[in-house]
Amino acid sequence: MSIRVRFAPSPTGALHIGGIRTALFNYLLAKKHGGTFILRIEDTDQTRYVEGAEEYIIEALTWCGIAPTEGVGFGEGSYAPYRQSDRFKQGVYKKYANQLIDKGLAYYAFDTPQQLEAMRNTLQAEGAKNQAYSHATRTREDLGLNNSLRLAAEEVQKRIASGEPYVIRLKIEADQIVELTDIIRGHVQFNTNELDDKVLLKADGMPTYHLANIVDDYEMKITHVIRGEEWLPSAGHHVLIYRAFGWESVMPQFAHLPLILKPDGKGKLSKRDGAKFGFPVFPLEWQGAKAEDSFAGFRSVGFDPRAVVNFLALLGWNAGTEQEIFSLDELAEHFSLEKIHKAGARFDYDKAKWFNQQYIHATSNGDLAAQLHPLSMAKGYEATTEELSQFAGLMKERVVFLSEFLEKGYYFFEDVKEYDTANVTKRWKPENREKFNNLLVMMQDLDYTAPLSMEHAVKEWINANGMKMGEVLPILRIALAGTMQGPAIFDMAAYFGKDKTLSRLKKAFEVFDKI
RNA sequence: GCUCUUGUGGACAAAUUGGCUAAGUCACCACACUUUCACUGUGGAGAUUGCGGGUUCGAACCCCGUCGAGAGUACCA
Repeated sequence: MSIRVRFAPSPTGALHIGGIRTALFNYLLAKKHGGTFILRIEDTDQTRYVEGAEEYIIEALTWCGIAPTEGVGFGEGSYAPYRQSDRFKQGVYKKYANQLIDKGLAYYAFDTPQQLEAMRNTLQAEGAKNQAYSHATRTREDLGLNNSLRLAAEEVQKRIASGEPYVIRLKIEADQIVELTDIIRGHVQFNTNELDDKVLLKADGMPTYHLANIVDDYEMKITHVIRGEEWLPSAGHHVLIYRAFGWESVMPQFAHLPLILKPDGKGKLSKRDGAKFGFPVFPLEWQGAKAEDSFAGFRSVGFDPRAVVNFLALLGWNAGTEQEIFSLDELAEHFSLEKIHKAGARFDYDKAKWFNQQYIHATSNGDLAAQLHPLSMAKGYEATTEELSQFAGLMKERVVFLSEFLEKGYYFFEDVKEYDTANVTKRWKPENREKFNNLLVMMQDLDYTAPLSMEHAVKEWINANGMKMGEVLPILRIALAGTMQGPAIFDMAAYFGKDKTLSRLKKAFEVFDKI
């Protein structure tokens, strides 16, 4: 049987990085087995719908290179539509909910929020273990709940006919053990006495997650449900719903992923943690209605999507080998749900940066130049592709993000803005000024296409003139770049060429005189 | 509170499922290379596998207890 998986986010805002990881694991399983990966949009809560969220999800998956094979935004396959609000319009959920009513496995409930509140208060006052709408409470006379289990059939029909709002709840029997085998966690079980009668169809006619999810997974012939650990407590309900429909034999296999935790390990990573800890928790930047709802993304910070994917893949999973760097193809090849870890994985931003650095190192100078080009244009630099390529080669081992190339290496494209005066004062001695003048003269005759021979020549000159390396080399470095950090001196000189190198040195020496 | 889940160096984690001295990566420290920074390489420090019992010739792994952490507890997903 061909594997069919889905990623089913809710369009309530920017999709956070944990969602991307869930999507990635779905993608990897499908890719490994040549299966189908579906994007389904779960927009059954109209009050939480956020404009642009759906587009964001589509763009984020695309940017990460883990585009679904079918689904909203990715072509309609044979199970369209893939948006639950569209499926709702076709009446699918109501049809199935009614099936359960007919079988006597679900029932109508007319209780208002106020009545539910009153029920909870009563139960709490009694010291009940939980305050759920359940087998223990649904027909209790003193609670007076208005559902079709307690009310006469006629009364129920009358209420429905009069247009009174109602929900449909799953009728869960007492004293049963619901078992399921989770691929990651193994055997998990629940006692139905602890489970509440979940609402299946809301008063507005829309399904809840529980109903919609199962109906759609069934209709779309989903074979594996890979989702976050937060769903584990309701997995028992889900098994019961499959059973109620008579679909247990075709029920998908479950794999509940470990949570992604905050860097301090206290709680799951949330969207506010980005601002709190100073790193992105979203794939893409997001402009919310308010400033506090706007976030930076891995993309806007300068991450390579391949690094993000690689980092995410290793949050809760590893191949069991020493390999750390994986292409998407390699991930798919090695991936298996069984190797996913059970405990929550902490979000380690340093590790994320390390991955990005690795990917920058591994990217060719030409490719880096192409990526640098628009950034360089934006800064008003008129660098050629050839220059950018050479520049990338000199800087790539010194940066973590693409954006750092032009920040740390600005002096390749404009004049030095600031000299490291502390180091200049330490090494720039007036009595050596004459010798530096001579050095400038000597450097007129160097071959600026051959950094190695330049280096030899200058070092020879240093020896011949009774100077120390430490008196000269750092001075040249600061004169050319303004800072002690950066590429090899003669590589920079070769990049600049004779005229620019000499004029920079000359100008810098004059500045040094005044420091 | 109740239900479910989880616990291996600072972080991520491996351990052929009960079998040598508990891998490796990130971070940290030192050295080498660069008379810069970084990269790279070499080395180092850091763990009585949450804790306490038990079973066993032998336990990270099985059993009991205990503590911590997280998630869920909505007509949200």
